[in-house]
Amino acid sequence: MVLPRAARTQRRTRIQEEKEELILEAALDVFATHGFRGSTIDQIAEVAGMSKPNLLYYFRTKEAMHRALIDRVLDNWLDPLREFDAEGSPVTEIRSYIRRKLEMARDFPRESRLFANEILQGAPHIEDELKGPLKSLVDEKAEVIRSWAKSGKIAKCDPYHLIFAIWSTTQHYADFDVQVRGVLGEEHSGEGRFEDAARFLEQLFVSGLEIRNGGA
Amino acid sequence: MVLPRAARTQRRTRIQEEKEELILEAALDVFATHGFRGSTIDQIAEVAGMSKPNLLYYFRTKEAMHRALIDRVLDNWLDPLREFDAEGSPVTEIRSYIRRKLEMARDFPRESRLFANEILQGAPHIEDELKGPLKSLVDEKAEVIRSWAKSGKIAKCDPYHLIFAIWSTTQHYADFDVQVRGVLGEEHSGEGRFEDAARFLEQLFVSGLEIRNGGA
DNA sequence: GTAATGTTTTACCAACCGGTCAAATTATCA
DNA sequence: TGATAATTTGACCGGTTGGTAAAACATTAC
Repeated sequence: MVLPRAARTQRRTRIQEEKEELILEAALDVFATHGFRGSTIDQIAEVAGMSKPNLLYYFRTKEAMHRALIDRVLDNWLDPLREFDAEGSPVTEIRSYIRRKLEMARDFPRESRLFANEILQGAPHIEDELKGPLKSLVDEKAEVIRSWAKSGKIAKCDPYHLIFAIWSTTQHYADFDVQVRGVLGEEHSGEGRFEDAARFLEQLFVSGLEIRNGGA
Repeated sequence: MVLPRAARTQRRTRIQEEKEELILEAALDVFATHGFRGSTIDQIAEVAGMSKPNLLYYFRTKEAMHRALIDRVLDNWLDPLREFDAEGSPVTEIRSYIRRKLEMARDFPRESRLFANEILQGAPHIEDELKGPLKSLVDEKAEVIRSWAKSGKIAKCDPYHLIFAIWSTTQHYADFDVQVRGVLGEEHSGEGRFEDAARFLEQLFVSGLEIRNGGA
């Protein structure tokens, strides 16, 4: 049989599992650094250590590879926000959300860059996800934050822009890594920068959202 | 004479000025949305409304166009940070730095995306600028912030990460515009979102950097 | 006006791109 | 083992890419 993968309905082989894994790993490397249009199948094939037709045996088109990658990564990417707990203490929740996002920036920078590239270039492949599942999740969590503000647990603030601020500050360390290292210089480009960032951001957001006595 | 522009040492004609302007404008459009590798000369030529060879008469290669664009935009991009004044009041300076950066995100989103694409993809064309002029400027301003913290005018914090936080939160509204609009929904995607963002970010940074009475 | 220079276009090229095909090779399992 | 299905490969295709050559056309300087 030479039916392409998408047409096969039955169980997947061991080889299929392994090779698809291998390909997506290589594709993540390439798509994350060059964006969809800037990436070539040959390049992914080379990174994956297989021939181009072989790669196309598992994913029929470049778009199919990208799609599969997005689908697999998006869920994990949103996990930290899902864990955001309405019942917890606001300060603790925000603090640990920041921490989790920073850990992801440190441990999965390619995944972050994959989305950054995609969104930067107008999100042509994930617009539906943005306006659907992502928006819903954010709406839900924004409501939680709003209720915290209303009941006087944190300062009044726009919950959406708070979430944007946490996203941008944390993902900055993955997406703009080259710039961060360039500015900090060789001597401060060890993993310690993530600790420094965590300290700074926790201070900024926690005391920035505290209710002040004489505040307006 | 058919000598390419780079070899011409003398005065530039009116046509040259106009056409180079036109080309760079089109190139900004294209490079900002697709990144260097994802952009094609044909595409830029089409946006500029001229033929490809005509375009290549003014800029001999795709890289030359990109280079010229980066050089022209980088300076303006750093202006807000340069205006950051050591003699001013910390709160005022930080507040107006945020405001200026947000205005640039609103008024010059393509310029922001041009750099975002470049840095995301490893800054292959501007690494020198990052480690040279940019680093120097940031070092200088970081020293100012450090002195403010030392003399008790603002809370103690890592000045580099403060600058990163201001960059990321403000540029987010240019670079991730599609996501911001997707999440906010049609009804909140007017220009008002920049006002909301300004209000939120000023509150966050100003009260986040205030000296607290009972603070650690 | 006309000669020199500056600008634009048409036609083109070699390399690369995403993708196909058929044949060769390897794994699976009765 | 051998038949059958799964995997891999080399050769190839039409379209696109960055870039060139040379001639046609426009502008300027005298």
